[in-house]
Amino acid sequence: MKFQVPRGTRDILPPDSERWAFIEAQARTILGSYGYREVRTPIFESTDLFVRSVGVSTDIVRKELYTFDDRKGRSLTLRPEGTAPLVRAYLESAGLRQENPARLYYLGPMFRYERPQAGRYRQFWQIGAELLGAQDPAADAEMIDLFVSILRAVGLSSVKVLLNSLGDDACRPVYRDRVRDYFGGHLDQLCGDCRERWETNPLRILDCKVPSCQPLLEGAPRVLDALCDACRDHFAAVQTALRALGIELEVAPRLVRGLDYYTRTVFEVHAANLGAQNAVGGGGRYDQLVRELGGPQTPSIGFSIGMDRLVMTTGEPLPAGGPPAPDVYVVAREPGATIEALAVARALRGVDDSGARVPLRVMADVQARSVSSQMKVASRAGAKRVVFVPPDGDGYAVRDMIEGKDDMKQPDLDSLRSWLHARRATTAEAR
RNA sequence: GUGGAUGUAGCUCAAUGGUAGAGCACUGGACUGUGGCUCCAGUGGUUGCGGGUUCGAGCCCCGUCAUCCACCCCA
Repeated sequence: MKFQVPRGTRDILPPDSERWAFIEAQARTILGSYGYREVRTPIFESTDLFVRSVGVSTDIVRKELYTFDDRKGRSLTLRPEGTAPLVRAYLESAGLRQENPARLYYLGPMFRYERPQAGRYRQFWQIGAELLGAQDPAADAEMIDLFVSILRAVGLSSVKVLLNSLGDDACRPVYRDRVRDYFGGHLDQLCGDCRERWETNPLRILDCKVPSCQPLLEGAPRVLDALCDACRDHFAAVQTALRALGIELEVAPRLVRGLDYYTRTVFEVHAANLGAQNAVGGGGRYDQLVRELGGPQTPSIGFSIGMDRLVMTTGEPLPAGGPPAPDVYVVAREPGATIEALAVARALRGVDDSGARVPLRVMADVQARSVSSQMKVASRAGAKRVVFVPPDGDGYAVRDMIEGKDDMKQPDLDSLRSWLHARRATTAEAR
């Protein structure tokens, strides 16, 4: 094989592509039902945007960016996440900023240079929503509720919602210093990664999974104990709201996320069948990000769901995927009738019709095969009926492929099409 | 970025270092004017790629690419 997809990327082929389309459609429907509207941003942005928002000390910025210079020497980066671009678009658009709050979503590929694995790709898809300009705990609740609703809409109900608070400008720096002080006395007991984290981002030490670090973590100061009154109240209110909405959650005091811009509420949703990974998505509040990117103080919250993982974890509950079964397969009864069969198929679809009705799904042979072969193809494609062309003296012969018997002949194309539409409606064959 | 496993037909898998096969799928045909069952036949592979050892390599050795698993991290 001379060419192959680049490492960590893949083609999404039928029938998987049909499952993807189904999940996308479900997600869009739910997002729309909550009043969220789509924003499509470029797939690359100025490198600075990500460095400034995601954070210099994060893995994403330090080793996972796809960065390149364009012909004028501008440093550009394939987006590793969707929040920063969306906030950038929000700040550029006076129209969007008039929404108060703004409910927006995005859906598309993201890029991170990582070692591929099941559920982890270099190009992966995210569905994300952002609620900009709302500070109330109700906003946090709506976000998480929306997240869970999307999962339910695609048949995923057994998930675990992990919730934590990281504090705000008032209490996080204090807590951060306490953590640094705590570990500072025991640097020799930490793993190499954690010693580096101690320099750059001490909070990440709390999330370390190396066994040798665990004993030390036990005694570390807890974020939730260090929250200021405002953050403590906010966190409590979010939990109360979620319980009122009937959403089960689990407080995870050591949940820290991979992006630096989060404040207060952070959450992650875990599910099964994801290989070594376990998160289908996550998100959090970012009350300072908009201002840090040059906008007004705009408390906001958002999440992103990994499409790839959503598809992996949902498995069978979805429609198996596959080409939609044709309502009709037009069979050319004689070798010379192939083109006529195409014309009949076209007429039955109603291409030149007023367009008021949902078109019939009609296929016809394009290889001048034998009647027997065409019937086999029609049968395998799941066609509900076969129409034979050309018509004989009595009209168009029709065979019901499901019942296994011939229907009544139809005198001409117009009555044939009407008859087929009527059959579809009354027998609820339409999907 | 670190460590380990794997790579043969569209799919699932065979082949003591000695001519690359099976089942399913696919294509055509026979039999019901007109499918499903059955039967017959056929297409399909430089064994991921590139070197090396050997009279001879799918098999042994080296490299490389890719996937999978664990770590890391997250989506």
